[in-house]
Amino acid sequence: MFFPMSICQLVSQEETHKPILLPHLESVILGRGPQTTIKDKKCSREQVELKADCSKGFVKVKQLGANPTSVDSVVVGHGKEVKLMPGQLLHIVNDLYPYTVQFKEDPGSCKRPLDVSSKDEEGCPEAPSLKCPVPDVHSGKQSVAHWSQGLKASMQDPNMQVFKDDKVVVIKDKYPKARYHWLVLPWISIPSLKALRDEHCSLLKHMQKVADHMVQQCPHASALDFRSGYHAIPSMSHVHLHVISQDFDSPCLKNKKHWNSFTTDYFIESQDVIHMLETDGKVTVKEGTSELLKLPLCCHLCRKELPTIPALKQHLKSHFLAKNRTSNAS
DNA sequence: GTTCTAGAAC
DNA sequence: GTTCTAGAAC
Repeated sequence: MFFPMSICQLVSQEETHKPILLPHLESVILGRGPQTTIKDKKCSREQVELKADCSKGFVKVKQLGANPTSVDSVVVGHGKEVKLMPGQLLHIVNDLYPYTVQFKEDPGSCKRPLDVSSKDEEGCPEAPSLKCPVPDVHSGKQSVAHWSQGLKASMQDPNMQVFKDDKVVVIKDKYPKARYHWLVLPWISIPSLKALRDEHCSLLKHMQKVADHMVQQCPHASALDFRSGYHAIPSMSHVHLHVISQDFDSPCLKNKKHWNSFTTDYFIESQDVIHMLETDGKVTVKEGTSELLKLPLCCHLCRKELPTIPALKQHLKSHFLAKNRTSNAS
């Protein structure tokens, strides 16, 4: 194909101006100026460099200015570059001037590309409402969210919800890594652990209470061990508390990354996150945490090292049998 | 996050 | 030859 399948736009969440077209693989430099309507002196005239990749569905964001540009509350850093996915929030500078990116099917029927400098208010007649960062399942192909934003849609789906109150919702993990595996998500959007502040403490404590409640209502709770905690570096956006039974008996547990993400310090206990927040006012992930995923497979119960995933699964069966013997004997 | 599959490991 | 892992995905 000669043309990318979709076009990419940068959308002001404050609707201070019309969306800015980000042509496929072309660098667009933005900052203080008429295009963004930003007049803030803290914002460089060349604050960010954006390069959309329409085939891969993300935008590379490079912070050119000295003051912080952030994606989902995480600072990019001067001269550094991060990926911006649909559904994530870009702040041009100092947590101000929020933007999202949108990939849409190339309208084709439009004779000319969307030209934001054009005075013609009619523009493309198809110009959709661009406020919602999560695509509406009913509107189909207007925009395509990146897979990492999938939890935002799942938590809103009544068919996925197994518990909800005014603060949180619980869904079953779509690919459970054990016999019981739930996710507790707050209704408010907290993109990642890095965005947590001490004001979130009570919410996290509530999430823990709901996690405990899920375990209590589980018919096999007394026969199983459970842990609740967060992945240090999750793949999916939107803070989520894993509540998972410690049998790890599931066909969806397939590789070393799966195993180590729940059985090494990559898995941070809910209490530890709350404690960190209370003492430091933020959550810090130790350097080298991502390397924990590459550690050899090691049984979480007896520390025996196993060479492969099938060998590990076979080994886990011996612990089930031992546990059944003790529970039958008592 | 998953799926797919080339090629490493056995 | 088969099993299994690990990296790309347009």
